[in-house]
Amino acid sequence: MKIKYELLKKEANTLARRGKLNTNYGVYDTPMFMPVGTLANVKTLTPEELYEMNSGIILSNTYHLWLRPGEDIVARAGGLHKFMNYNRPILTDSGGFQVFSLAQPKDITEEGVTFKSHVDGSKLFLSPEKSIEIQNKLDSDIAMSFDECIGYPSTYEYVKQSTERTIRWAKRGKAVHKNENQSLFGIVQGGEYEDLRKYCVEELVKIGFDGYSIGGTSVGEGKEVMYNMISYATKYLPKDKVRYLMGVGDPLDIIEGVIRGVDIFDCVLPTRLARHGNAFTKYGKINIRNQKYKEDFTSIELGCDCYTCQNYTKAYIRHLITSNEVLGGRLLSIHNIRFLIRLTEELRKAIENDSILEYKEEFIKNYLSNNK
RNA sequence: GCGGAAUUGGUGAAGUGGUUAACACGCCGGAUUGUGGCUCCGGUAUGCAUGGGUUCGAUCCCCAUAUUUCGCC
Repeated sequence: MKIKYELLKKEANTLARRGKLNTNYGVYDTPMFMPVGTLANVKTLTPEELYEMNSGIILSNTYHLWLRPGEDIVARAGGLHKFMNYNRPILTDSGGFQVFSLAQPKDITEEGVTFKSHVDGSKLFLSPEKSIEIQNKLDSDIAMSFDECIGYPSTYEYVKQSTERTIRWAKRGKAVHKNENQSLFGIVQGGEYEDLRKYCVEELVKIGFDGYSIGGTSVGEGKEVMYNMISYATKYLPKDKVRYLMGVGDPLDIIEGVIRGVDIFDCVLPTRLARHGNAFTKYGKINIRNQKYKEDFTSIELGCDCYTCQNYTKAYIRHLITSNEVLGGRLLSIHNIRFLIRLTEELRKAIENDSILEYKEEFIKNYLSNNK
């Protein structure tokens, strides 16, 4: 089935919305945070561990699975869910972000994008059609349109041309997308320019997608510019479709996104930070390698309900991280993902109580207080 | 006992008679937002075994002492 968004409630004082997503694998509440599992795994974690954190949709990546192990292998395994044993919804990114992170500007043409493989350096070519074809074979629940994630800063003229091309690519992708069991999302580009964001939304809506995402944020633009980019998109997006802010996962940014009407988020931050020894806490981000935790036999975050905080101390996790033991990154990943999922749970409650601005104020007061 | 060699930060080590004593690891911090990368970026020896001497100037030359090490008896 196609994904179906149901709007349950609008918050009284902001654009925040409380909703439900009907998917092939059950019904999930929004706002929601989606952990990232680029290579058909959320780094270091098993599906069961993710379920325990109350994880819903997770992300995987077209470009990476295309290179390894190859979409045909995944298809022969019975699709991505069977291949990786994840029995909840999976969204696949189109490879559009890799246009940003791996390709050179000159590699982008109307037809598609030439990549230099990060695995062996060989020349690769990805197009909207190819991306959709791969995602079809992967059999994810949600496929993303192939876009160009535009860097910042970019000139108005470049953003305009690129955004128009992204719209044409979205149309081409939609034309070859036949999988009735897979939803297809459009991606709003347009950089920092309201007229281009608006134009992009309108054109994508004309084509018609099962959901809409906001792309091209957190590419170095600064908080205020990013928040404007979000507003410029949600302002014009249809109310009856889910809105997905791509790649955003800083706790403060999630709150700001929700307040601007975003429903779902994904981000590598919780798992990457974890592997690098950082943990989110109510009182700000901490670096577990800091000397002050050497003999700190308390949990990462007092009152946290995650497996890590129930069972391990900062001193122990610090020891694991400084010794390069993989368990350290695992334990911190569990905590960080649970932290963001719990944040969305609390935001849902705040929307129901029409108290999201109060929630935000209280959260910021603690998060920026920086006393552990 | 005799002879040779060595002695530089927490560690392994480069190096020079004259501005700031390489580099690596460790340690101490920081970064990280649709994940190529257990990655990246900073900081970290006011001193070159100790005591004398030569010199305008010594970590670098000379002497002594200590320690380590290798030969030989």
